[in-house]
Amino acid sequence: MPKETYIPCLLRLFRQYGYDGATLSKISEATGLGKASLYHHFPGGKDEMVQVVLDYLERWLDQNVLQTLQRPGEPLSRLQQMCDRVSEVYEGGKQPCLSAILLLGSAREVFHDRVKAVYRAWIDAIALVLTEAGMSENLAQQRAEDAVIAVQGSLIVSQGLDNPSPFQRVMHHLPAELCRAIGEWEMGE
Amino acid sequence: MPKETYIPCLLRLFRQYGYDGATLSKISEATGLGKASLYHHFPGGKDEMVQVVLDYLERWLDQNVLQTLQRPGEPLSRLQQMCDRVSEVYEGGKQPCLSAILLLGSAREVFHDRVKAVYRAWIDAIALVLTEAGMSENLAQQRAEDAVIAVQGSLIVSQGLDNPSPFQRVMHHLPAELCRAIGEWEMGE
DNA sequence: GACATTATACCGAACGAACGGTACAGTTGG
DNA sequence: CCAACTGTACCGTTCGTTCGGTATAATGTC
Repeated sequence: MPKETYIPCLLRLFRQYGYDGATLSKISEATGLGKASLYHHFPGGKDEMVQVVLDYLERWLDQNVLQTLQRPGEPLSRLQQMCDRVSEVYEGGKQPCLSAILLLGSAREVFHDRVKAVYRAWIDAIALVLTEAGMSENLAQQRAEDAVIAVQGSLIVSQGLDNPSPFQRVMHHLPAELCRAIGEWEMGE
Repeated sequence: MPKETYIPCLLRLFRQYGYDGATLSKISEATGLGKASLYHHFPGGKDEMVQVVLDYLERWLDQNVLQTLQRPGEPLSRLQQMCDRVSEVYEGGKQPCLSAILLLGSAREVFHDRVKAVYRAWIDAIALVLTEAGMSENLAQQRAEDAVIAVQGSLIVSQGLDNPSPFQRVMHHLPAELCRAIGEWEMGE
């Protein structure tokens, strides 16, 4: 079996237990592979397993979010589609974000650059949609940042309250909120 | 020396390395205490160290946020004060949130109830200010949730982008955003 | 077709290191 | 003297990792 087979399983483990908590014993048990076999597929060890999962998630982001945002159509509808995809990947707010987990764990430094690139790409893609819709460069960048902030924050709060409704509510209102009339606190600062 | 002495040091370690990453060796080195001394002050081991830090943070939240919010004065100004205090504790966005770290690490279950209580108390305190200002119960609850979401999310994004400005920007606009005219998407959903 | 070779997938057992935690004999300060 | 505290040495466990080796299937060679 190719190593891609085990990506969903690995993603689940890292999301549930974090980088340190997802021990090779747990990974071995969950995949059904002996530890030695894991090192056959992932010679780089645990770090490589995370990297492969990040490869997968980057591909997912590109195909399901970035490309969706760049397709023709109403800005509001494109943002709506993005939210739908995002809701799927986080299972309606029940699953935490792997990027955040890696940022707040002990492996911060190892994966920080990749996580940073993911956030940047996501924010820039949203901002592009908003500028195309006529929004000023600065405001678009801020609102795009706010969108990712809202996604990440609502995931945290949903985890904290043990209730996915904050995430779902945020995702429901996000597209309209992003497109709301320009100029409200445009001059702010 | 009383064990409270070591709380700032412990907080720093847990924020930097997470629960698993903050090993007893690191804690011993950072505090200057041998393992035996650590277990004299914290017989419950690492878990108790976290609990004591959480005690401290709960006390801090109560004295610096909840009480501030309940004091008399303009709602906007009270929210402004809250943001000032919150900015301090997160060092302007350079420090992550311990609650989020505990939520996303392997010790999730152990501390989940306490973290949940903290988020609940914080949200409810903000909501109370907003209802006092004449906002409807439902909208106040949602906006209060949004406030905590914005704080947590902007901390994550600031960590991710390795740049505290998203957090600072969010904190700067938060009070006004919370108080903005009632009824905009009141009927939504 | 028969045989040797190679590549792929997998595993049991063990490795050294580090983990969280403990036992105990000091040592210090009131 | 007594209690609070600490240094040293140690415990058992688990960590991530590696070694040596075994099946199975594919590939090349005559």
